[in-house]
Amino acid sequence: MVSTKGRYALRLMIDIATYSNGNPVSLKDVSARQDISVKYLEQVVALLVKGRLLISVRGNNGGYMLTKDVASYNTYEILCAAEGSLAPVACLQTEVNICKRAEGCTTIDYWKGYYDVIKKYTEGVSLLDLVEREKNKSGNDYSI
Amino acid sequence: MVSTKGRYALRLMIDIATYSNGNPVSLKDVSARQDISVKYLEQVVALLVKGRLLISVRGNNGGYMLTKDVASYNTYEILCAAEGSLAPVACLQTEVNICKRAEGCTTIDYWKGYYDVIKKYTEGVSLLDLVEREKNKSGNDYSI
DNA sequence: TTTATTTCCTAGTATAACAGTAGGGTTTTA
DNA sequence: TAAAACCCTACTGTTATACTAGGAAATAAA
Repeated sequence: MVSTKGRYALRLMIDIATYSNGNPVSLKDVSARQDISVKYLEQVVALLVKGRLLISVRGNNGGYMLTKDVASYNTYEILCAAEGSLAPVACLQTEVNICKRAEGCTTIDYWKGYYDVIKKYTEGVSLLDLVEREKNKSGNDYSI
Repeated sequence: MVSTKGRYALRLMIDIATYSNGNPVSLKDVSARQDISVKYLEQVVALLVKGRLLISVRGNNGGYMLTKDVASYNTYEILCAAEGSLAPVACLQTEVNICKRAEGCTTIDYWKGYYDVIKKYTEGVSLLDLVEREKNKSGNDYSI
């Protein structure tokens, strides 16, 4: 299961992409819209800054901004930054497989395939795709 | 991440399918081959029996047997029986979405797509596929 | 009929991850 | 200089994970 870190990271990125118009978006505002505590958002956003997906602007009227075009983010990199990895088994988390049973393991190829479809799907969805869905929702007023 | 329950369930099913020739396969034997304690295998196998993927034969020379043809098992049902669900988010674990944010949730479709690719992949791999891979491994001697 | 083997059932336990809360510090702008 | 916002570390309650343990019940072979 994807934890709250990953799920909130996605919502955070969508929110910032939606409400930033060249200006930093504060966690206070995100918190109010997304109904997630500022304190917890701070922890999630730190992972995204560390992964260079966001940059922070400190001080009054500060907040967070995207580091590149909305369309060039994919959900794989966002989830990976927040979750650490999307690998279904521990053996595939690191580049080199350190499992004792690795040689002769019959299921490793199965898990690689499992990982591949997840990776392909998540890489195939951009942040722009999600923002578009957000904007297409009825009842939203982004002119505020 | 898929837990040991799911991973061991797969190896257990492969082992039984490989070494049963119409006879029940005991957990003692599986344990020796797979290097998993009998006690823990008991817990994993109970989930598979409950899910009607295996039947048990009690008493001396007892063990476990497949309930249908090897080719008609897919890895989705095996993992589901062991893990409970393969849903990436809690909202999708139950038929009816009980999440407060469900209506107006922008990411739910994204997670449904995520779930779909996992489901499609796992349903597409049969137990027979995995058994074949096992048998194609060099160094194995199944005549013992 | 006894004994060994095997499944069945319940309980317990140590560790780690999850999902936050809390407090105070630093930076920047108005 | 005060307020707003990010930054950093620590703490905590709850849950899940990954087992271990003990014994009861069933069955087949000796």
